[in-house]
Parts: sequence; C-alpha cells; structure tokens
Amino acid sequence: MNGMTAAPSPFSPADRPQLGLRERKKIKTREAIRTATYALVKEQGYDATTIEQIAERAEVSPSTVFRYFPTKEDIVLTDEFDPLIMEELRARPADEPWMDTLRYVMQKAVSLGMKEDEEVSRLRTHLMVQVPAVRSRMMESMSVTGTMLCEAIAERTGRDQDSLEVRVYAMSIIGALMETSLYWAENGHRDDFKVLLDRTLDVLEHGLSE
Amino acid sequence: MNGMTAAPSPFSPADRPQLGLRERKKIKTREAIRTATYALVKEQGYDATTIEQIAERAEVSPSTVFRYFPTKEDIVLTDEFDPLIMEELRARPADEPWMDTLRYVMQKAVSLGMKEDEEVSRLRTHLMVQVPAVRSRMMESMSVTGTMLCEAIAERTGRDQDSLEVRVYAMSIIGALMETSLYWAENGHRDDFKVLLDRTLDVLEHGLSE
DNA sequence: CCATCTTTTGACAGCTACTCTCATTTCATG
DNA sequence: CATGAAATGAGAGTAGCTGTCAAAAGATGG
Repeated sequence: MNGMTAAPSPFSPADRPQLGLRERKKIKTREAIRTATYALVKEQGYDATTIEQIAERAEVSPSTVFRYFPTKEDIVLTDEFDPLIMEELRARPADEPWMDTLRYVMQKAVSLGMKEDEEVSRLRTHLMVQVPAVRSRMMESMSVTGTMLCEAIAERTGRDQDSLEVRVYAMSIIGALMETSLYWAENGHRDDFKVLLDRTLDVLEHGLSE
Repeated sequence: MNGMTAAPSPFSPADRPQLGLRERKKIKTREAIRTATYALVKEQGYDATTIEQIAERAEVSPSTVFRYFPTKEDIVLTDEFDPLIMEELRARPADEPWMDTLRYVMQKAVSLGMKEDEEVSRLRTHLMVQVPAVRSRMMESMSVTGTMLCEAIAERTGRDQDSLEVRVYAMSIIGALMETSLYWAENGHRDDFKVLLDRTLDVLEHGLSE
C-alpha cells in the first residue's frame, strides 16, 4: 500500500535469515512503525501526529504500537548506541589519555549515527529543539548514557563508579554533548557536527580559559 | 475544612496588603494548590495523586488547577530562583575569579532554597529520583537556568552568550549540579548538601585529576 | 450604594496518550 | 497435523490537558 515495509536499512530483516519468521516480523513491524512516524512527523509535525495515524500507516493496531514503544517520544528517539559506545571505550588502550579516548569514541559514535541516516539525525535534533516532550525524553536517555559513562570512567581511573566525583564528571560531559546537539540543530545544522564536537571537548578539557 | 489556607510561608498574602483583594486571593489559591499537592503526594505518592484530588483538597475546580499550573509536574517543581541567582551573580565583583563567584552564589542559592522549606526540598529531589516525568520536567527547567547562566558567563568573560563554548560550559555546570541533587536524594539526603556542592565544584574546576 | 465593566471561576465537552484484559490469529515444535 | 506459545487486535477505561461559555466575584465611576 505504501512501500514502507521495503524501507532500506543497514539492518534489514533479510540480512538475518538465521532468525525465525517471528523475529523477522517483529523487526519489520518495529521499522514500519518508526518509518511511518518519521514520515507523518515530517508531513504534519510531531504534536499533530497521533498514535492512531501512525498505527494506520504502519498497518498495525494502536495497541501494537504501544507494545513496541512505551511512549510516543520513544518512537522517534530510541537508538541503541550505548552498548556500542561502551564497547569502543573499552577497546581503547588503557594508557591513552582519557580526553583522547573520549574524543575518538565520540567522533566514531557520531559518524555511526550519521551513517545510519543523516536525515533522521536532523529530524531528531530538530524535534529536540521544537518539542519539549521529545527534548525531555532525550535528556532522560542521556542520563542513562551517563551512568554508562560512569562505568567506563571508573574502569579507567580506578575510582568508584558511584562516587559523586565520577557521576558529576560524567554528567557534565553529557550536558555538554546535549547542548552541542541543540546548538547544531538550532543553527539549522549548518555547522559540521564533528567540528562542533571538537570545540566542545576543548571546553571540557580546558574550561573557558582559552 | 483543612486549614490549608493558613499554611505559613515566607510570602503569605497577608504580608502584602497593598495588593488588591483579587491579587491576594490568587496567591492564596496558588499556595493552596501547592500545599494540597505536597500533602497528597506525601500520602499516596505522585502517580496515585490525580488532579481531581488536588482540586478537591484545595477547594477549587480542576480547571482552576490547570489555570495556575500548566502541568502536574509544575505544581511540585516550580520555583522562582533564577532571577535571584542572576541578581547575585551580577552583584559579585567583576574581578573575582569565576569559580569563586560560582561557589558563593550556588551556596547562597542552596541555603535560600533550604530555608524556604527543607522538607519540600527533600520531597522534590525525592520525586526527581522516583518519578521520571518529574525528573524530565526538572531538567527542562534546568536548561532554562542554563541560558541564564550563559548570560552571566558572557557578561563576565566578554564572550558571545550564544557561542557554542559558553553554552557548552554552562550546560556542563548545569548537568553537574543536577547530578549532585540526584546523588543527594539517592543517598537518602544523608550528606550535607553544601559539602557535596563543594566537591562538585572542585570537579568542575580541576576535572577528575584527583 | 448602585450600575457597569473586567477578571476569575466552574461546569462541561472533547482529545489523546497510555494501560489492561481477553479472544483470536500466527508462528514454532514434535 | 496437533499442540503449545507468542503476537496481535479490539475494546473499555483512566487521566492529563485544552477549549468554550456562562455565572460569580472583585474593581471602578457616579
């Protein structure tokens, strides 16, 4: 009816024939819901898009939409980079200066996120700026990333991952990255995100004292 | 019926007889709604407390509740410290080291917030930990504080307040403060918040380098 | 003190995100 | 193909939130 199910993706179900039909269908449904949502949001805006519409276009029932995503914001936002980032962090040599590690891993995470679908990245950050609910949800998920960062930092520095110091340090990084995304989106995605990221890490490293 | 309207507050309407009856009633209603909410939340928890219950106890209609607070979370969270903080920031001598200024102002803001009502501070931070919606809303309001911080930093350093560097720096501070509150609440408010604040500012100043 | 104008309020209807339950369908397995 | 498990859809229900409109309460001028 709408060709949505043929939407290409780096992880299309066809790539994993080892999975049962059930699993493959689930992945397909998930993708259909997300694709439908992106399309509708681009057409009408986030608030004007209802779950019912999404369900209709994705050719599932509204119940199913909620079975796949806990909230409407999650449909737009959910990604699964955290484990990947964690893996990269661990893969870096232990004697590498921490800031270099951070720089490297963040750059890599960004290029990964962009590759998946540049346009989606833009839509996401755009929504972050425009829709308070989405921004909030984004911050939520960032704080999850934060606890993960704590873990990595603790491993590297031998500190307690639950110590105030580690947690504060991690969250200041998260806050900084968050703001960088907002800045990028607010300025119409004109800048090269990687350059912004570099500047951000400079501030984190040396403070504002240029 | 419940003595709510007699709730003491540093800014009770009786203190400002210069205001018309209309204005005084508005302030009273606002306080009644908030007090009713705090009480109900303490009794039943946040989620179990409905707007209808709040309205009933505050002796207003549900419509009125929404006229005073845009969302349920706002009833619990809204405070008006930002302008005060801003004022304090400006009042510090321009040649004082920035970190000293920050330290002083934050300490002052905290003691101000505590004085108003220590128990409310605890309930608030407790809800921040327990209720995702409240935490999100809190982060939202923190980002407002963030743009205010940008202004102050820009004034002090002569930089552009919309520059990436200033915004990133401000948000890293906000993130850090946020996490400090969470830490405090998660650990059952056992620590002295001022001490935590000092440790946080140390991390911001010197990084994690012990 | 009364009449008039304005602000505030309450009642009500309506929308939508989200939850829960249960019967039906769809896939997996021996 | 039969049996069991998982996924789905339908429907009812809750609650946050919006908007409208008429009634009530405070402000104002004569």
